[in-house]
Amino acid sequence: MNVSALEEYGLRCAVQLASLAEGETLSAPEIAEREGLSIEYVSKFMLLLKRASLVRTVRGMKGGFALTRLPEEISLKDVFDALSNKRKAQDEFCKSFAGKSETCVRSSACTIRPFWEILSLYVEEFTTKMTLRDLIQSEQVTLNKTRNIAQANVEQYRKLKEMNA
Amino acid sequence: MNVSALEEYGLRCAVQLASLAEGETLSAPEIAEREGLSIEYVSKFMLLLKRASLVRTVRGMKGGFALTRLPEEISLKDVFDALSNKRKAQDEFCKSFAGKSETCVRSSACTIRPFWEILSLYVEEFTTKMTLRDLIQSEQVTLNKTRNIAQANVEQYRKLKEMNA
DNA sequence: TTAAAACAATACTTTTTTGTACGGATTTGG
DNA sequence: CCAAATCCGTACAAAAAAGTATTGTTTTAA
Repeated sequence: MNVSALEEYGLRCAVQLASLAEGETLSAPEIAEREGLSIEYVSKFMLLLKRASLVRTVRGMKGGFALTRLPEEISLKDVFDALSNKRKAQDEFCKSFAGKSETCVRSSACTIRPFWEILSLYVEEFTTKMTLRDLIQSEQVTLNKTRNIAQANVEQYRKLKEMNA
Repeated sequence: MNVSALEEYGLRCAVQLASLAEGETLSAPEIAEREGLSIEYVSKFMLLLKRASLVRTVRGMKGGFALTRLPEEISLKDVFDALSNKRKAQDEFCKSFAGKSETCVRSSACTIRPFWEILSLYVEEFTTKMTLRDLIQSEQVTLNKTRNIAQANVEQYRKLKEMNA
């Protein structure tokens, strides 16, 4: 379970834009400099973000990039969706199957689908709630907040487990 | 954010073993048949699971595989850890960096690290609590349980968000 | 003893992902 | 107008992941 390079670096670039003032833009060379990535690579991410309408561009000599919405209006899920090559729909899950069988052998009693569904929900809920604004707070603030959420969830989980046991 | 093929198919194979009776084994050809994968591919997963001591093997003509522990004693995290090629330690996060810079330019103020940490915690908590036993319950039972957990977490999250707001 | 069935392990091929290169289009400013 | 700086887009190269092939070892059973 991991995050692709596209998702990681694309998010970083989006975060760079999040702290811009109204009307300001940031060019690809500047972003590349700040994140220590190549200009070409940064351009690639920005193109994807633009195509998803998360970013607007200004062409020409003094051009650059800016978010189309306020940082608090762009969720991390928005960013990830823009960057991930192909989004597998929930329903499509058992169709993208690398095995021999023409029809997914697990369609009748797929043992791991419920697990997938909940884990996806878990991640999705989290990435939907977190916004670019959250990520430009001071690291300590963000960390505290996120830790609290985690802790609460863990405790909630334990209670539920006991109830079910 | 997705699960690797190794993790997915490896988990499926592990789940197949989870419903075996004491002393029984399941051969690679049998598992391959049930999951619709090639025998060679299944063998690859089983080797990894064996090396992580999650699975024991019986060689020879009537050979096969079995779990070394009870299904409720093997978490999904155990399985994933066994299968993922290289586990990035939490501390190592900012070292595995594909950019130009010799030193990770974000080490001083890494905007996305807190997010990574919490998301990892989220996922880890979940995979640690879920066991192979959970996955061999009826789909409906598992689904209900996991949905409850998700719902509880979501609500908890919202409350916290309001408190912080 | 020998053949068959199965695990063990590594090497190899194919596909996907990652990252770079380059030529074209657009704007600024001299 | 022309040069420089920038976005735009695709094509290409390198690396990693996915999946297959092959050869060897172990055990069963005729």
